[in-house]
Amino acid sequence: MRPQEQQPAVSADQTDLGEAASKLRALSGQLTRRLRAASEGDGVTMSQAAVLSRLNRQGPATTVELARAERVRPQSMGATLSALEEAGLVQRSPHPSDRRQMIMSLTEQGHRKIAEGRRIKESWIVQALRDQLDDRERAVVIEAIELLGRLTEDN
Amino acid sequence: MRPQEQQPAVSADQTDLGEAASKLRALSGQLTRRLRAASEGDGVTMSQAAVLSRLNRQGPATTVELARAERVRPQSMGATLSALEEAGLVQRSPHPSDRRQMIMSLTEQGHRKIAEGRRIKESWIVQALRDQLDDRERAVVIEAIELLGRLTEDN
DNA sequence: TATTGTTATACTCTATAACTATA
DNA sequence: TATAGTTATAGAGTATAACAATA
Repeated sequence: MRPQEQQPAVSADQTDLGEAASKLRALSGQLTRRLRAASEGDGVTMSQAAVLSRLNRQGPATTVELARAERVRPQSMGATLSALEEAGLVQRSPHPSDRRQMIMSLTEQGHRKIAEGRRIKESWIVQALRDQLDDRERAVVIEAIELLGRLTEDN
Repeated sequence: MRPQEQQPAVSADQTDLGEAASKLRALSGQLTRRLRAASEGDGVTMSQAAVLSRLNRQGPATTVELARAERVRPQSMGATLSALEEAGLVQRSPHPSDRRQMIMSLTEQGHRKIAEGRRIKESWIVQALRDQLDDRERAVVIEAIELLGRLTEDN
C-alpha cells in the first residue's frame, strides 16, 4: 500500500513503449503461471475456461469460429473442445444446413461450471488487487485490463 | 482512439474485482499467444527470454535462485537453462565454495541476443500501444504493467 | 477449389517423483 | 537430514502436415 500519487504516471515516448512491451511480456508469463496455479484443481484448464466463458458470453459457435476468436488453429481448438465434450461441459450438434460444421454449445453442467468458477477462481489475484493496491491503483489496473483486452481483440 | 475521458474509471468493489480477475485471466492467455507469435523466429522462447532478461538485470545466479524468481520448479528451470546453454547464450561455472551449485551467467552471445531482442521483439504490442491508445490510456496501461508486476513479484 | 473438421506428429512449458552429490 | 541439481515421465497447449467430407 502506498501514499496516493496523483501525478501523471510516465511520459509515454517510444523508449517507454519498448520498455513497457518488454515488461508486459515478462508479466504475461508470470500471470499465466500464477493464475494457472490458482485455478488448478477445479478440473478445467485456462484454455478450456476461456472457451466456456466465450460460449457463455456469445452463445453457440463452430470450431472455426472459436479458433478465430481465441486466435488458435482449428486443430488446437478441436483438441480443447474434445476435452470439454468428454468432460460433459459442452455438446456438439449438427449445423442445420452445412453438414461439415458442428455447433458447440454449453451443457447444463457447463453452465454450472462457469458459475462455480466465478465464485472460486482467481482468489489469489482478487486478494492481491484488494489488499496490495489503493483505490486509485486499482482503478488504473481495472481500466488497463479493459484497454489491453481491446488491443488483443482488435488487430 | 477515443475522446479523453477524465472521470475515474470504475468504482472497485468486490464484484468488480472478480470481474477484473476473470478478464485478466482471459487477457493473460491472449497476450501469451500474441506475444509468442510476435517473437517467434528469433530463436528463443518466452521462458528463455525471461531468464536471459533476468540474468541481464540481476547478474549471475544459480538454478534454484532463478527458479524461485520465475516461480517455476528447479527441474523446469534446469530444462530452460540447458536449452539456453546449448544455444550458447548462457554458461555455467562452478560455485566458488559450494560444489553442488552452478552459477549461470550470460555469454557474449547472450548479451547480443538481448540487445537484438530489444529491437526486434514485441513489435505488435508496441504498435498497438502507440496507434490504438491515446496519451492518457497509454499512461494507464504503462502504470498498470508496473502495478501488476509488483503483485506477481510479491507474495 | 475452398472450407470444415480430424488424425498424426512434434515441440515447449511445466509438473511430480526418484535419484546423486554435496553440505 | 537438508539442499542443489539431474533424469525420467507425463500432461496441457500449441503448431504443421496430410487427409476426408462437404460446399
